[in-house]
Amino acid sequence: MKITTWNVNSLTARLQHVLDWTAANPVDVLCLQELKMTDDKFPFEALHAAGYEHCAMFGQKTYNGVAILSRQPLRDVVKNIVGFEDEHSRVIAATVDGPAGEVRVVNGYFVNGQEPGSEKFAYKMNWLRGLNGYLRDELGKHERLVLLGDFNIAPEDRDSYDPVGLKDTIHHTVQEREHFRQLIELGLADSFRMFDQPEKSFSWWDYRMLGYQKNRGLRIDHILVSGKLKPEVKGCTIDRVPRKWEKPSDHAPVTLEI
DNA sequence: ATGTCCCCCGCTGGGGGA
Repeated sequence: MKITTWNVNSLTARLQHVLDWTAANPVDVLCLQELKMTDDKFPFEALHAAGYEHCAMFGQKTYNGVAILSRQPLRDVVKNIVGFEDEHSRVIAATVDGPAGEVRVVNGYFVNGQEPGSEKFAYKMNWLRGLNGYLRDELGKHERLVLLGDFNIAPEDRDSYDPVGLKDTIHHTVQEREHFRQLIELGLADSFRMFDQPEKSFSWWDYRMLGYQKNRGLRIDHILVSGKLKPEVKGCTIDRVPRKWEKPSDHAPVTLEI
């Protein structure tokens, strides 16, 4: 069973890339972030035709927006962080059946946070606190759980192209990394780091300054798995191919195999 | 400071967010 996370930076702008990528990589579940569209604009028909007959989305105008696309039915869809008031559409969860049992999928577009000390950074910290409490509850209800998405956190120095120059800047702060660690402490494992990976493996590259060509990137898109799922994990890989396509998303898809 | 891309508003360019 394959589950992918991909921040598409507008599903309107990236629909053809999603269709092309899934045609070559027919994953079972595709979790998207930054749809930047309202629910009424969601391209259900094209995605159904691509094999994703079951789609749950949580959109909003212009910003944010998340969706779970699945070949198998989705159950118990929950939008947003339960217990945290949020005007943004950033989290959607659903349960899907897999060969070894059902999996709870929690798909998040984590707050960017702009810069430490800003109001947006304070919102990021509160949001992360809310998410942690929500995940604690979800893990109590679902022992086979995946938390994935655009975390907007580079958890360790090796997840950044310039950990010295970017020390204490957004994505790299001690506070953000502490929140990531607290998610791990809930019993989640960073599936990407369960395996040997090439050095300088990143999932996001700035559009500017030839970021991708120079591999000036960050690993900020993650797939965490619960303790129960951990022994089942067969792999976790970042696919850089679509980042080379014309008018790409700035993020690459990351895929978990269980 | 800037680069780039995407959205909106609403009009051919500016502003916000990342």
